[in-house]
Amino acid sequence: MSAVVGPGDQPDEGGQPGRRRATSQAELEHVAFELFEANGFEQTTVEDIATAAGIGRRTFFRYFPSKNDVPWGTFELELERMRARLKTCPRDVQLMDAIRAALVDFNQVEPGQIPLHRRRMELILRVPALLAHSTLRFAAWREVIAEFVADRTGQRPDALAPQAIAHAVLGVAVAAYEQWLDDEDAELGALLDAAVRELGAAFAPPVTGSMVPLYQF
Amino acid sequence: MSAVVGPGDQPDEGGQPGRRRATSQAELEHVAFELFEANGFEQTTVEDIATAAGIGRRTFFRYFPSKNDVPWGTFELELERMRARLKTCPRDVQLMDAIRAALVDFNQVEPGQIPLHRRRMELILRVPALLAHSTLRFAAWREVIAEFVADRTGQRPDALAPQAIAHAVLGVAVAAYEQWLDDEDAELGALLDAAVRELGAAFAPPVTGSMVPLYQF
DNA sequence: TGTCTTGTGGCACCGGGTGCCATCGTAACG
DNA sequence: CGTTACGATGGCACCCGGTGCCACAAGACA
Repeated sequence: MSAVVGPGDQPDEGGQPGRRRATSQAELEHVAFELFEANGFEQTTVEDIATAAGIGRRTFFRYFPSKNDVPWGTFELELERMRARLKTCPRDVQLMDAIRAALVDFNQVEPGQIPLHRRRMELILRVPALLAHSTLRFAAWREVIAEFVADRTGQRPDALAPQAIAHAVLGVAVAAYEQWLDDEDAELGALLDAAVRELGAAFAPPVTGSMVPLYQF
Repeated sequence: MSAVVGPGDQPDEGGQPGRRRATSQAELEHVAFELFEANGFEQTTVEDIATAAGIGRRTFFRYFPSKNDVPWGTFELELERMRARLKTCPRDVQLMDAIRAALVDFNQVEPGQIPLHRRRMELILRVPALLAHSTLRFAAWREVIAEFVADRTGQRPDALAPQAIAHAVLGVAVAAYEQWLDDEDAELGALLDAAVRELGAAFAPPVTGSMVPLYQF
């Protein structure tokens, strides 16, 4: 998961030779979001977006590799942020505690950005084509977790444990996000925290007889 | 996950009125697999498959909703099998132990079927378009887990804990499958078992200092 | 034979995505 | 200022997956 924000494109052009770019990813994304909101993702064609942005259809594909990539903003940068955040985890804290803390922390979104983040994640997790596509984008995200686990446990990132844990953490995060989208008033951090703990609880000793939810919202 | 097999289509036609079907899902799947093997999934067009099977392109889409669905065989039936298997879990065994046992057990494949299962899963997990598509098919699989957890814990299947656990279990299973595909000699059941245990271990107390893999292959 | 029912497949069309290429806009250089 | 070099643009043709439409084939049955 990620608290994607996604503003400007390239900082500033410092006197390059060629013609100036006619628009930017961020600009296009904004135009596209309006159309998605108004007509739905599937109903909006790339042609619609291009026309609304005043560019050619062909040019759209120079800003985004595919229509499915539009909602992903500056995801690549977010990966780096998450990697950096994980590096700050003290080495003596429990593996899953470290991941949980980083996950919660990393997904802090500035209050003003929350509505945008909601719309973004609603698209990604609720439009079937985008949900499917997300698998490909999330692979890079899982790799960040796997590398962290690998580093902690002295294994290769592609070994079973790092991969299994990475897959699981992503799954749990997606589950938390889905709950968040279902509930207008929910707090994302709390849900992520609870989701990881719930998973841990599922491994805990049989205790009484039925598991009790640790947190509710 | 699933030990998909996928033979016949409809048992036998018992004197229906209309024209007989020209082929079957299983037949088409077989033809398609040959072409995928020879030319790759992306390079094989629906037209290729249809022609090789001696039917029209249009007819292909009456047997499969999309090209991406070809490798999935009788997945729907497998879901029912998994659901049934989970029902047999005694209620006093630890939640995650029950799931792990069911997972391992369910993914037993008859030795003769292993090569086919490998090819099937290689397609699903290694071809990007199919991997993306798998997300949509796996949603139903997750639901089976979520229902089981919900039943055990007295929550709704769409609550946080069942969803989080379902997502995590799917993730872990996928990780195990990926390892299995990477290693020609690996044993699937052992990997699934180990993967779940590794995840549990990640929640276990800090013990010494670095986590040690419980199982190796 | 005719009727009803079900599967077939051609055809036209849509939309995402790509390769090609002429053209445009701009910086830098003479 | 003209020229050159370079990068962006966008039109065009094309491929492919997928769909709606519809005429037609092939069976069961009366």
